[in-house]
Amino acid sequence: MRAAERNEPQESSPSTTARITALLTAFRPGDDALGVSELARRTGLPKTSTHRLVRHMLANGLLERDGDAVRLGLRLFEIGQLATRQRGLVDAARPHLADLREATRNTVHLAVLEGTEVVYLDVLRGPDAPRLPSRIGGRFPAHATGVGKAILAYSGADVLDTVLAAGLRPVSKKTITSSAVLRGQLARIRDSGIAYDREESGVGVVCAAGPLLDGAGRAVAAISISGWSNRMRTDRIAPAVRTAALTLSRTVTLR
Amino acid sequence: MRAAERNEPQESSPSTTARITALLTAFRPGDDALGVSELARRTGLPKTSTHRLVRHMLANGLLERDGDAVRLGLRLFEIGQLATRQRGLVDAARPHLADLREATRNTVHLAVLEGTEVVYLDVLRGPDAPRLPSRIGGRFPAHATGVGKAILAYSGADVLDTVLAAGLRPVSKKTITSSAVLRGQLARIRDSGIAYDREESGVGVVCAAGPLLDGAGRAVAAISISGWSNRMRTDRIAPAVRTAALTLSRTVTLR
DNA sequence: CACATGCGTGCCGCTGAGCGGAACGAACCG
DNA sequence: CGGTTCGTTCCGCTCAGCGGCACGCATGTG
Repeated sequence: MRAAERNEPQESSPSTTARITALLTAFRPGDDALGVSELARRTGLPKTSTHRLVRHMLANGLLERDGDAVRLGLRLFEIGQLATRQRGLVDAARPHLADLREATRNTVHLAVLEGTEVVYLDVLRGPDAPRLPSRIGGRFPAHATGVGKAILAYSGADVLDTVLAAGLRPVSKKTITSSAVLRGQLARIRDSGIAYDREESGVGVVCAAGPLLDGAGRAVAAISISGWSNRMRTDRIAPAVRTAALTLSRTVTLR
Repeated sequence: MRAAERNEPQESSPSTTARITALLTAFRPGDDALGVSELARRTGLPKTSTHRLVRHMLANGLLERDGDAVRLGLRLFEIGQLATRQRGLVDAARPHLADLREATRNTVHLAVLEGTEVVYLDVLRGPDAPRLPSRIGGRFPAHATGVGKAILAYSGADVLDTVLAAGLRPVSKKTITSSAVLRGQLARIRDSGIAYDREESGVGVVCAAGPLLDGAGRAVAAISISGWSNRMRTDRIAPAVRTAALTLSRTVTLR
């Protein structure tokens, strides 16, 4: 067969690298340890190939044995820490986030955008805050979160197009599902420098977020404070969020 | 040209998995982004092969572009978080560690043993504590830390033999370098349930640590509090550490 | 300014590491 | 005790990985 055009949608890569990545990504938050057959099922790989790859990954510390099953290796945790450390973001933001939590007694977030979702780099939980589903290293649809909207407001049009093309999936009853409404909010965020989330990511939870901008004025990350809608006044804490975001923008860019 | 600086792992593994692992572990804490040639130099792989692998890893999100160079991908951070989450340790320990920091205003650690070193799973820095070199996801020789000695005291003889065979490398002027002294201390730790570090990991820094034990009485991790030697009385905080360690031991095992 | 050096990258023939269907022993279940 | 599913091994085929070679392009140096 003649391979006509080589448009690689990264979906069907028969390369060993893709297989290893598939195996690593097969682990989900709820899992403890997985067996070879289960991994083969999730990745779609033949069981024999899965078995061989698993053995290699065990030998290299990417996976660890747990009886007959395997789990993600500690080495991956070490590598993962270096991944964000290279951004310098987490270290720079930590003290500011700690101050924000201290002052508000609510939960603060640091997140970046990847594709159509935000990934939480840091989560500092506050004593008065609701038990949020956000998790360090976890994901959430960008359009349904304060940090996500803050980043989208200061990103290129192509980024927003990607998000809209993927569809505004609702995660709460008040999640924005209209692209027109979202565009309107993003414009207002650009005016005020603050993004609000009013029960769009979870019932009874509100949030104020601010973007961390680079020298060109594009968002590289965002921070936020989340709390109960009946206990936290978002307009009261907005100045603190905005101040911290501005300070961090300066710190991070001239690193 | 000397091959001394080379990474230590298995020398004769020409497998693709080993190469990918080598590339991932080529990144060190200080680095920002690395070029293909630098990666080839560190891993010992031919530059062409490095280039091809890097391209594959970029396509799969294991690496990310930064100009001409590459850095560890965000996906690795997500995977790394799942790696420790599967242990459940971090989540279970968090509140207890936070309490310990609150009570002592010093820095608390959660660490596990891997090989001859401890890996820090969590670090909560206290306002009164010295600026320690410990880092989440970072490593330190087990024999030179409180957490390390706490774990070694409740580990099998083979584990200790491995550590001794690797040599008791000094990291401070007071680091234990005699296997006899270390054995003696481990015996005393087993009696008291508490491990002390008296400036063995750093000048002016002391620490009290306690092991987290499984049902069989073997250490799976350890926690510690570190502070200035002239400001913190280790025997005063030892009971708190021991209590938290015992509570956590119970929580973690019957998860 | 010519030269040297090091970078990222593309080309291409060769080969052995990866591949996966088939099969096996050991649980586990109804 | 037949059926299912598990982890694991065997083995011949083949194509993905391999890496020497070379190019274009910045830098730096004599």
